Amino acid sequence: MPIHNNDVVEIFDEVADFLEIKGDNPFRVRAYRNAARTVSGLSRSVADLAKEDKGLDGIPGIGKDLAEKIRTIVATKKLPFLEGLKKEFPPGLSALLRVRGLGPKKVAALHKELKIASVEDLKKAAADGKIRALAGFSVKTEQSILEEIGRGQVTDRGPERFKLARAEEIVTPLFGELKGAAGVEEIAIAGSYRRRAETVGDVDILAAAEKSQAVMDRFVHFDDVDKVLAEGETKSSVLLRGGLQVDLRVVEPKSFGAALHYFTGSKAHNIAVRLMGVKRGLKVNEYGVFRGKKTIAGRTEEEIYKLFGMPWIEPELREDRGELQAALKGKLPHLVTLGDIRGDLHSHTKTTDGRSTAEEMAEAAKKLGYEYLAISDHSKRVTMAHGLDAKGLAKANKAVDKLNAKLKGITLLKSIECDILADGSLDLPDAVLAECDLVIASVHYNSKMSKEKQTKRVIRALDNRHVNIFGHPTGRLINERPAYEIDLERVMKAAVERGCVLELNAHPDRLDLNDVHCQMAKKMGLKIAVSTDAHSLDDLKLMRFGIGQARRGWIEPADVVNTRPLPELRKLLKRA
DNA sequence: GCCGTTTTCGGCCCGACTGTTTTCAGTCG
Repeated sequence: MPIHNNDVVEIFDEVADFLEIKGDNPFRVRAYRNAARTVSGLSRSVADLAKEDKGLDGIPGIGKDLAEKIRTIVATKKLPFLEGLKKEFPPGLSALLRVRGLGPKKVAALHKELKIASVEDLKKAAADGKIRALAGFSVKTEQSILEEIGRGQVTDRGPERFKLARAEEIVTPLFGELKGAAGVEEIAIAGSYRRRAETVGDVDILAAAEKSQAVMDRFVHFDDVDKVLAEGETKSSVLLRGGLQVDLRVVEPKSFGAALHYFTGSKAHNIAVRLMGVKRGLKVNEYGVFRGKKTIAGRTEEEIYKLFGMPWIEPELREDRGELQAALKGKLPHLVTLGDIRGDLHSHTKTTDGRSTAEEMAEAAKKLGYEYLAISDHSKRVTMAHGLDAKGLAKANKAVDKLNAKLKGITLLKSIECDILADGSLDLPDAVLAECDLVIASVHYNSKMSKEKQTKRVIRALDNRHVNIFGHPTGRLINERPAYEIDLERVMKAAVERGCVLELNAHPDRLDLNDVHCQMAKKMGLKIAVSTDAHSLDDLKLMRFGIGQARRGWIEPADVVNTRPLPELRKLLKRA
């Protein structure tokens, strides 16, 4: 198995954990964390970069030492430095950092004084009442530790992150409640939620009010609150039932822009902006931008960016992946919006595993303002969904023709989500595929092949002249199933050469292509289709999640095929 | 450990809340 970028990320994060517990130089710790974050945001594989002569040069935050460590990891799959740390400390110790309230200092004390080496040990020691005796601990700490472990969110990888769509569902009622609180002049959800990240660890709400009392009260007494984690005048944190943590921050209206900028992040983006400030003798914090004691910006985000010679930067871009450099040069992308979308190119009906008829789907799509909708049911290999054989597809296509004669204001496209078989051939004969306006080819089975085999399989499918779109290109299900092994860079290149398109599946459980892949596609000149893969009328509204991900990947309207009017789309899909 | 049109050494973003401190360290974001 080749080394993935995520392997390097995990190793660097683990090194950082141990160095923190060890009490090493905090800036050294940060260097490892920064490098981990940088690697996770790279569009190219570090394994490939490490093999190139100067492949790792010039990546910000990765200097001589860490570049060498990456090369070691790529070559040996291990890092001796980390192995050494694991000899000093029990390997399970870093998991203790995931317990809320325990940081490196406390973990070090638990290990030194009580020989605690794992979450199990910690639980036992707390239950036995041994922790209260330690300096800096108390009965209260002991109880809170038991409570945190009891919550069941403490694992080696930390608490599970919430999918964006789920967080949206949970937080919407709370947000509505706070909006109505006395004195609230402005209110917004910030953080990774505003940046439209695929998952969020917690939700940050920011309110502007001269007096914070009323809104704070509503917040900590909200029905759905399970536990108040912290309560202060300007900041409170609660845990909602279901385990989502929400923080509320209240600032004066004159600081709203600065606070919104600060709490939107990302952390890396903020640090970069603050550094720009430091270089100009300015202090940037959540209350404003200051020269000495004088406030020179803060009411709006625009003011702050303007101060540094930049236009306002869309939240989805704020990951310190080149957006500040682009903004300084006036070269920010004009990101695609939901309003640019003219149709949905992937939907299912009752004919296979969808819940509505083609006609119902068409009406729902029309209500969304779409000009077209592809009816793309499964092919026969997907037996669970009663996939269509050649006859079935011919029949479905005929039905679409009939519907089109009747429908006004929207056109249905004859389509199929055709299964890519293990050898890369397609599940249906060319003759019937030729009858379709649009063919999506997707992998549903045999996902455990080697990377080489899987890549060849998919490229062979793209060789078929009838294929237009490669559907949900990595097959991952967020928090449930990892992507299958595939060299997306090669697949993308093959798609460009063959005049195919890759799908960005907008379903919030999928979102593949992800943001990093989108950026990669854009660099290669590959166009994408943002499609919902709707199995119901409501699913058609999931488009916004795909758009969020596309925007995070710097995608502009011209990069997306379904921003085109139908005649242009047809031309674009035609293969040579 | 990274980084540098002031620097190859000496900086490295900044503030709120908690608990146990009696003036602040630890944790968190």
